[in-house]
Amino acid sequence: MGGVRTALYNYLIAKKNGGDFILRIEDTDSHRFVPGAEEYIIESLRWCGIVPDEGLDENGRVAEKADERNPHAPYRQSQRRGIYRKYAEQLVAGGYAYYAFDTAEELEKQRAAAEGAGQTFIYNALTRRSLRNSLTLAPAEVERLLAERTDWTVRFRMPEDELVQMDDEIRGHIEVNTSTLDDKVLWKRADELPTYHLANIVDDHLMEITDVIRGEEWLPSLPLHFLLYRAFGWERPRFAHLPLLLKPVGNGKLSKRDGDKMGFPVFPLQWTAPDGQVSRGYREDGYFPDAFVNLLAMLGWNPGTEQEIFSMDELIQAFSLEKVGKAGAKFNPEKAKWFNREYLRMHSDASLAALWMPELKDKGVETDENTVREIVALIKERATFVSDFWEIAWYLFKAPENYTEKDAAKFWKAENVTMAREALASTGSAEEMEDYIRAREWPMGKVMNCIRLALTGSGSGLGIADIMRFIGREEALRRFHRAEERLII
RNA sequence: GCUGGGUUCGUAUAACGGUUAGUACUCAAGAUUCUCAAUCUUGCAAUAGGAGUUCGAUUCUCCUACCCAGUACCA
Repeated sequence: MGGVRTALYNYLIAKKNGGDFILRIEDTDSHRFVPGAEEYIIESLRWCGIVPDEGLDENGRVAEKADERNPHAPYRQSQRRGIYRKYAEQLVAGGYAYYAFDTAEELEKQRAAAEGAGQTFIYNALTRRSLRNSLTLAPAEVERLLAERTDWTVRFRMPEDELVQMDDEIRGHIEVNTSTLDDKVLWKRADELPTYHLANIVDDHLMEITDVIRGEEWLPSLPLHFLLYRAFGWERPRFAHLPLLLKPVGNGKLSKRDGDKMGFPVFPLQWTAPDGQVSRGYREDGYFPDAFVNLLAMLGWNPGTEQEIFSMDELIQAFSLEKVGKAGAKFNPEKAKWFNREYLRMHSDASLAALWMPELKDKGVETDENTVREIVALIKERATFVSDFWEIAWYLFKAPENYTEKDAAKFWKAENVTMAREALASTGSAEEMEDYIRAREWPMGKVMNCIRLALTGSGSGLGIADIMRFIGREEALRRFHRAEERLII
């Protein structure tokens, strides 16, 4: 959800300003490759109606070859690996970065030692002096290690004591002293791949990105990114850091487990993890994509008016980063359902009937689309999802097999049954029946509920007139006799 | 721990120095009805705490508390 919301806000800003929304796959961590994840992202965006202007080829796959539509291809960073090394070396040459020869084990040892002393090891201006890198080693030694070893990295040379002044579109002015920051790894010789920080800045520059809108978890690396742009001498984009999506109860970021635990999806589409774990999706749960987009848009943003229902076009019109909040937004599953209810009501009876038909066919119901449409008109206000329809209206298609005990005890009483039997038998329609009951000053509620029990098996549901219109007088009589046979007074 | 960010009804949020602090979801009550749902009406419910600036602070400043994020050769 969080990822889709970030994509949505990016998309809205791009469209509002007449810009392009670009899809780029940041897969520079070869150890974390997840099969199917890329396809999942593309399918999710498509379901939401978020269409990338750039990044996908004519088959809807991540573009690998440049053409008019995709001038910056390839869009997968793992396929762009060739271009990053020279930028890393450009930084080294300019004195903004250096080669580091520390092994993972050595660094681990340093961290453990620091932790033992109750401190945190930071690779920075202070500690780098006593570590093995191109700043401390003789040039000849550096050349030798560069040539002989394949496990070195390029690290950013964080300035020692400088106040970085930053601006965020949502948070305003932010200042951080570089002495609290560390020398981040930018490029790894081992897999000849950059880390996120380098790849992101290089690609944003190459792809002419003007606006970076991402989650708040990136705020701590903003100073690094500012410094990186400065080191390259590039104009930097605008930055906006979105508040996090929080779990409905308790504290912390919304996670997969919350959804499973509390009965709501956290994924746009159903997702099967590599270990076989299945996470439910909004699509599979019966949410309309525009309802999902709408509820996501309202999580952290507001239009400044009292309007809550927005189409994608309306969102594009109304959206602005100024109205994005700063605090994390707790997700409220109840409100999510309310959005879907609103969208369900906005759908035409015909389109809802079409969505329901497959389930009816599955259930072996023989009916025509016209009838289904009329039924939908009757029940849509009572439903949140199309999947609620059957539960609400099944008795229009088949007779009840059993009767709710509590309701039977309440309504199936001798005097009621006698009146109901007579009213039903002596009249031709529900309207006539009502007149009949009224004329005799019989208790309308008791008689009607008695009939309802026979027709639906319970004491709640649609109006008797509506039910009888669909099942017909004959079927109503049949069900009533059946109830008389089966129910003890 | 350190660094950064955040804090208005239970939840999402409005009020960009002056309001009886508004709206929506949820919840409760009433109306309506043949029941239930829907609908309509009403109600419950908040500026984290403390200083300061000001004629006046939800709004500006500082302190405290609490929450979140980051602190990887992950993104």
